[in-house]
Amino acid sequence: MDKLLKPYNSQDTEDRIYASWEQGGFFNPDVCIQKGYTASDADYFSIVLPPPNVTGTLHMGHAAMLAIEDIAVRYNRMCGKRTLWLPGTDHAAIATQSKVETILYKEEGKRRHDLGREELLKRVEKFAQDSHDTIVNQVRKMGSSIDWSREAFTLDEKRNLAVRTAFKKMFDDGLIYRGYRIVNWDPKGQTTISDDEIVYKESKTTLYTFRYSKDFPIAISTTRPETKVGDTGVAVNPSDERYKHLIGKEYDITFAGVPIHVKIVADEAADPAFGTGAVGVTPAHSQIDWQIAQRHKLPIVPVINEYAKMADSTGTLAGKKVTDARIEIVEWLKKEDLLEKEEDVAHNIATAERTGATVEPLPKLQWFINVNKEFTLPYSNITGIASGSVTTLKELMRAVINNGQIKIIPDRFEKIYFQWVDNLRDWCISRQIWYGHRIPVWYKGEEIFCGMEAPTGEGWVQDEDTLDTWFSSGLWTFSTLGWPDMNSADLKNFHPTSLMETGYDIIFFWVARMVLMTTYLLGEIPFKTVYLHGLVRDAKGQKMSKSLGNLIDPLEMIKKYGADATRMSLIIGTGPGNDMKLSEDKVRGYKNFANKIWNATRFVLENVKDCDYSQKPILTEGDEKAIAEFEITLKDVTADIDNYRYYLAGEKLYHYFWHTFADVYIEQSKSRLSADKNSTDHISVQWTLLYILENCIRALHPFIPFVTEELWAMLPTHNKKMLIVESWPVVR
RNA sequence: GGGCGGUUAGCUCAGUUGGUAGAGCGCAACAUUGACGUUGUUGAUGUCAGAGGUUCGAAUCCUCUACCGCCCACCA
Repeated sequence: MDKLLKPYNSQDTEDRIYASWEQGGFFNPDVCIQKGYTASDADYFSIVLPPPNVTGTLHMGHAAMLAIEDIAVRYNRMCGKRTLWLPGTDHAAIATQSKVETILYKEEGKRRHDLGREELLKRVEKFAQDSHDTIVNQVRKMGSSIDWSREAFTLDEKRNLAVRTAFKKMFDDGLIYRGYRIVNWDPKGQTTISDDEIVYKESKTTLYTFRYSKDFPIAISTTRPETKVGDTGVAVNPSDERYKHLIGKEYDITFAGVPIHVKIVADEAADPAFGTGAVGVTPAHSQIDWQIAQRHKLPIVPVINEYAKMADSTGTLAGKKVTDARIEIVEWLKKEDLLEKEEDVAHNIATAERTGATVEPLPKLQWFINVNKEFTLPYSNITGIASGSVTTLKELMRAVINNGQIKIIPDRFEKIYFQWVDNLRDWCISRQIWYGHRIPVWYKGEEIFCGMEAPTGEGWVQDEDTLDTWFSSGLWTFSTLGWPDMNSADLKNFHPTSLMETGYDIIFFWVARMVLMTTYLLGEIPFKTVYLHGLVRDAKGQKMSKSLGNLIDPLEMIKKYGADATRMSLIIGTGPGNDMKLSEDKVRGYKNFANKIWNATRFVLENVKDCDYSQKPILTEGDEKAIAEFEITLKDVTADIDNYRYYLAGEKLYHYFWHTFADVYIEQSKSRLSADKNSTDHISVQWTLLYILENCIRALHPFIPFVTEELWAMLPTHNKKMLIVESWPVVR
């Protein structure tokens, strides 16, 4: 009790409280049942933590995620549910490997091939382990009531079993296939990437209009003249009168010293209104051109290689950087008087999300997931898709949102989700990096084998590639619960998960992929509700970044102001789907709030020493009214939490406690407390003070768990059960 | 090009089914040996982006416009 005399000190409190929660086993739903805190037949509430990448440390966005999820978890635990929050981390394949490669090059001047697969993997694993340890510590510091006994990693053995099982099933169903086609190639990362891993950057460039040769009848336009040495066709619209007579004609040309053969074809893809209405077709360097080439059986001539240099087939240009080749070709065009027009245009350049390199479209043999292929779904718990019916992955992804089984908050993101699904092409899942789940496919000559283990017999070689990291994270909500063991107790008890709380920036990367994998593999939804939070920005609304120097480190805030204050500052003032602004002042403000609760409690405890709380006395009319007013707030707050309006719930509690309970009720209680001790008024005010305080502390607990837990132990109103497993206050 | 969101007090934002505007911070004045100065009390400030419409009544619903931000596609 002596410590109440000083201001609240979060540093002396938080670690100690967290340790006693952990020792009590309260984070583990099984222990809660064993110890009688939760009824074994109670309803369940489960969240699987979006696994942070093991690429370093947590930032404020993670802190916000942890705060929101912990509120949901603590609230539901207090409501008596069997509550599971399952932690884990993500190996984040490309992100982690490229980070380690950068360090390797900086510190030792070495590249991945200097070390070899095994040695590089050792380095990456060491780095990942260190990051993991840092992250786990940070998650604890935030006060997350998360079940560490169930911790998972997207690249551990159990998840690897899940990945191989999923891959094999999709392979056997013909949904995973190997195909030679144009993929997004990252020349810096030396790997393919998916469409979603591309970031478009706007820049100015020149659009050149020219002819291949003096004799060629049509002028074409391009922003990439160097790729034109790989042209094998010119496409015109079949309805275009200007060029009708030329369709089918073929030309042999020496273009910038490189012999090319070009056929004029009719294709709807050519827009008569754009440029000259004719498209130079470079099958090896453009998705659309590739498709045109397929339709007209045009040959494919490589132009650019894996190192973003001109390919061997480009004659005198071979081995040159694309930018140099471009200059050379433009000069040649000018010299030959073939260039008809140069104009500045705004253009989007495709860059790789992780490495920043300019992405080159290249034809490659890769593994894909077919999102449009029909298959039979043996079991389905999806409304509108019967067990045993024929469907597609795209259809499944649409169905569960359409039929309302999954609710996205805020709902405007449902539209964005559908837009993505509609535009979705086959998902390229193979990556030419070493850190990740190895593709479970083996080759022997022409033979291909896909299985859980290597095939028996001599001469089988496993595919060198690994899987896109989102393949394994797509399985996260059920691979962490024991799948593919269908008898797993966790899977039965906690799936589908209740809530998926994550950033809106990964709705496509992750949320959609989880839906794809879960509906396909389990015939189930992965989660009932998706709550999307926004980005944490600085006080001016700028993105936080190292280069801007406006990063706010969660650990530093926790150290200075406490985890409680940090959590409150990340909750209040921001609804779902909106970016949140954060400043140190805001965090400081909520530190004051923790202290306010602390001091209000001190005042109450000092003045109710002789109160018999177990016996509710007859209350004055005013006190009954005060309690009723509190209960209105409580009801409101409960409804807000039930409807995922955590920001409103937190603000209402804050406001009620400070400006109603402390400023009004406690203030007016002062004169009453100094009156006759045995008067009914005195007894009434004492009891009411304790009653409202106790229930405020309960209600505040999910938001500011540490200070409330600390104060709870000092209240004379209860037996010695910890607040974390106490019940949420109910309106009488 | 397609779509989404925003525009409310100096700043950050609430405003959950339409009933003539709220909170925090900031600002100003006052109070204070009193649970807390990490405090309290009082106060000022808004043609709710603009225009039109529906309605007895609109910040709230509809249409259009402007500006800001974001997402998707990517046209050679």
